[in-house]
Amino acid sequence: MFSNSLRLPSRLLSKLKVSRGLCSVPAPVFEDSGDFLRLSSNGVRVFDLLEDNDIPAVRRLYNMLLKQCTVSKRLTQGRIVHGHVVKSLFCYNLVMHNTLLNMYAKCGSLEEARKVFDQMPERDFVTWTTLISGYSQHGRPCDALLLFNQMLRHGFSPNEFTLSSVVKAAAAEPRGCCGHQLHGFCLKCGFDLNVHVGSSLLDLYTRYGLMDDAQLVFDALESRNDVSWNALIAGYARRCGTEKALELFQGMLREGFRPSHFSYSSLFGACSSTGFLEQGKWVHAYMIKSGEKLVAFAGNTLLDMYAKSGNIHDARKIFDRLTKRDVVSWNSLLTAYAQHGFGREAVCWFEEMRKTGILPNEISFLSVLTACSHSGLLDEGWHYFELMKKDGLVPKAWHYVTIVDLLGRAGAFDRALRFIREMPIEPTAAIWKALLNACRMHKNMELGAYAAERVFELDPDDPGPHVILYNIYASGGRWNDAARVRNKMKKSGVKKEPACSWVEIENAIHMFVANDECHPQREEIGRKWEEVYTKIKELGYVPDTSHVVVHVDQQEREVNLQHHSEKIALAFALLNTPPGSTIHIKKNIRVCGDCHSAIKLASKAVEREIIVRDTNRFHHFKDGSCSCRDYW
DNA sequence: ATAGGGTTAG
Repeated sequence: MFSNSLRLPSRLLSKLKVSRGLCSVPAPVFEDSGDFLRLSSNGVRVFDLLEDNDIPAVRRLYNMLLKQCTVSKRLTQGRIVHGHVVKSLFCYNLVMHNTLLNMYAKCGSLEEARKVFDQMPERDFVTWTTLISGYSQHGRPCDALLLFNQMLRHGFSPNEFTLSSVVKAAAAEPRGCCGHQLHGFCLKCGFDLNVHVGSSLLDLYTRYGLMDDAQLVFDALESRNDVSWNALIAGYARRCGTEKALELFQGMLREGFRPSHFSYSSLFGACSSTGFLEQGKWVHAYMIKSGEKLVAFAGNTLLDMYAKSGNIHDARKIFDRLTKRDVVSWNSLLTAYAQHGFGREAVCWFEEMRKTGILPNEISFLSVLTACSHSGLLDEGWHYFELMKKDGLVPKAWHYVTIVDLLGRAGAFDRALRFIREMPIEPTAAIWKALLNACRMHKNMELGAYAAERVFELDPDDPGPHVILYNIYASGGRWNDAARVRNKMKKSGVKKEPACSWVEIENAIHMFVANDECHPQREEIGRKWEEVYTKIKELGYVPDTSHVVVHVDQQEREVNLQHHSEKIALAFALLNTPPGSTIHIKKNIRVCGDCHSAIKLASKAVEREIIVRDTNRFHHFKDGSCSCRDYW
């Protein structure tokens, strides 16, 4: 009947190895027909082994098949093997059940894993560890910690495998706050110096902001590997410790460890969030030199880094060079175009993405919607909002915010209000902030005051809306109302965040605040701005004093305005960069309206391209106009 | 048989 079957003596079976590489794992072969079991792996068949009556070999084969399913995450095939294991009860043993449990856990089917666990006639510490790690790896830290508790109560001792999973779970569960206790427990068990346990411990400490504790764990490790280095680098990267992260990166290189996508991804993210573009470029150069391919994980962060530092063209280049693109790559590109106000490009690339067969997710839609609202593409934005629902995605609060923004910016206030009334969620502070901002653009005082009141109810501590309402009143000449807003701020203790701007020149970041009196180059900077000021006045610049939130007379207002941090930063950059080069300025809050008009004209007067990043977008100033077309 | 580190939006 099975004359074609290849009969292999069972001693050969021990030579079969499951490859751990993700792609090189062969799929188990299933020839399940009738009552006969012909499951095979690499040519060895269960049937043949059964004929040999070689039960240990059958067990080994089942284990191997399950392992293949686990590594290649083939849940469906794993279930079939499970069925066979159940049928041949005579070859049951604990190891095989642990393997089975692990197959379900690693494939992310934790309900099935739990069922296997609950029905197991006997369990050992590996059984518990397997399920704990399953929960820990699949975003269910609470279940992992709960199970760990039960494991201890049942009298099982955890090993280093258990503890690294448990610590990982604790790091993901901030309510737990059991970091130090767990560390003590690991120490008591004698596993605190193990690389795996130690790496997750130091990761936990960095997530709680306890950097010194993390460093201590790192220094005490009995051996280091790339993972422990990466955990520490990522920790500093997350907490804006870019210099320290870069220092660690060099330490890693000095000690001969090869950086991986984990290291690069963390470093690019760190450089991006703290504006260390030059250092980021250096790391990028190192990555190229070491022959590392540009794969999605590190590449996406790199793309984001260039985009966030204002270099949209470099960001695009990275996208083109990615060896493989995932949803995040596309989203990062869309986000980049959205933030730079390139609405048309974002829409084009969104369409391209759909054509390529990549399924847009919530973030893709959020990006394309943001792009539409920033560019005034009202119909397109509305179209994508509808499309999103048709695609079966449920819009979240931020999607609603973007639509309010879209309608509000376009001046469609009736539609915006109706939309807010009819949407299925309670309006959040962000919804009213979006409407308030639209009222500022269109100088709609009545609705602006109403929206501001709603914001004050929902988020009373944010100084931004107070300042916007002040500006709405001031620009309409209603100084009494403006003064009332200012007094309200004073009374409730809401402080306007001090504005600052900064520029990165040759590896150094130069920061400026308004009326900066202590900068070494302040006189030169002052003279430079005078020079620019004279030129832009000739081009028609009229100071707009409604942006000064202090109570002083007109003369003083005009003087004040010229000392805004973005103007000082621009003058400084003009002094310290080669003629004709692009100037990048960053700001911690929205660009002031007056500075926006001044910089527009300055870009023409000094013949420079000037890119300013504020809290929510980029402005590309060139030849007297801005990429936002004053639509911001 | 069981383990640790990384990305996009707001």
